[in-house]
Amino acid sequence: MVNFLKATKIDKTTEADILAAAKKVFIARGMYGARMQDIADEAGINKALLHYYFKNKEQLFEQIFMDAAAQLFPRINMIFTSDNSLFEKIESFCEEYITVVQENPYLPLFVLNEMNRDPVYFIKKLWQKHSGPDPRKFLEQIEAEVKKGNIRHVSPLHLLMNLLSMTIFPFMARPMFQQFVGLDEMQFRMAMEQRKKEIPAFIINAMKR
Amino acid sequence: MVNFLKATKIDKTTEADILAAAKKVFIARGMYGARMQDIADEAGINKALLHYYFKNKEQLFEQIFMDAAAQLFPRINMIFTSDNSLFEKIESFCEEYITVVQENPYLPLFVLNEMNRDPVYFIKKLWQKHSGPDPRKFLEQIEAEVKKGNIRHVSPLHLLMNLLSMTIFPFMARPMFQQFVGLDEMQFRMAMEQRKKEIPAFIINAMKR
DNA sequence: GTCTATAATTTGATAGAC
DNA sequence: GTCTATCAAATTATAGAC
Repeated sequence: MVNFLKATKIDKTTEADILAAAKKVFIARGMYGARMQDIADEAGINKALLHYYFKNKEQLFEQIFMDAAAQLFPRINMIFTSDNSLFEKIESFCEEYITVVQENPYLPLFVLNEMNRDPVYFIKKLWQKHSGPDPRKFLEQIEAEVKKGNIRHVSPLHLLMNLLSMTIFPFMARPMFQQFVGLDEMQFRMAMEQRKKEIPAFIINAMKR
Repeated sequence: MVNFLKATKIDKTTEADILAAAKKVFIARGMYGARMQDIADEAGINKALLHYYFKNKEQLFEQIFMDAAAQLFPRINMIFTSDNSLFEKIESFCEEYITVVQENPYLPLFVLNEMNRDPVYFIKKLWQKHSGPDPRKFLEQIEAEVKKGNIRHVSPLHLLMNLLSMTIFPFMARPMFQQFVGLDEMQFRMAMEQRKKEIPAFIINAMKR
């Protein structure tokens, strides 16, 4: 019987609380730095109940990591699969990606960090969940533009690296950039907002012939 | 009396062994993930002796972190302080930085990761050791080039971010890029080698008017 | 489902012999 | 300076009552 009169929270709500708490703690401190006690505290429950919902730390972590990765990778895949023109892809990617990461600024560092810990394992897990991105279309598209004479010769691989680097890296290196140039939180946020237009403009200029 | 006949290694050698082992383990697993036992094993000694040389884990870590940071930050500062032309700076920075990171590919992720754990603490420690980089000269130099009409208008901050991003990020995201495009270790290494020229060319094209 | 209490394990650190 | 043995604290995980 469903206990709809119960005062305390029930399963799905508690589970959601735990996942939200775990996300916060894992992303802030990583797999090793995170403490089950901290996650329980953050979720407003105790450790025993935490283990009731998730058998062990590793299992909980994997779910958080996969969710985090799922917020980042499909948007990269978008570059590869969409039917837009090259310039449109670059523009919409910067716009969308920076918007997402502004709201989750620690996601990229978290994901890349854990990926590097055990690349083989995580990539296997990731690619079996979301079908692996296939960059062939994107690479061919660049070659075609070069052939048509619309852009100067650029290496597709390096263009891809440049695009992703300029979009993602500043969030991972925020403390460094803030210190270098003396930006407060608000100024940094504004700079990232500018980059939605700045990066595409930069790339387009670099590709002009 | 110096025991130069002793078969076993003596102090300075052991200390060096420990530091090398600690560097390896800390960079691979971070402050929290690293185990003193692993460091001892890697150095070929036991935990007790490890604590004889370094009072505690934190002190050992700090030394490793500072050494790692010292390999990366002064080379960035080079951009700011040198008297070369803007183009020369960009070219020599890419050349030198990629060379260093090719030999220590996990350093950037390690340093940025630990920096994000406690930005205030680490930045204070860092800046009191090596005098803080001062980007004013570099920023002014860009403004001057714009004014002289040598390059199109570019935001100095964004140019700096673009340069550092394109140079450093691919090493941090190596598993991702390798998977995306299907590169083995050797092919990735070659791609990074190409970037020594590719990045400056890309930037210079983007700045042409 | 949720709690208290506690077991089991890991791990940083120390004591003391050689 | 290096080791064996051990402690003390932290942390994951479980037992069992409600």
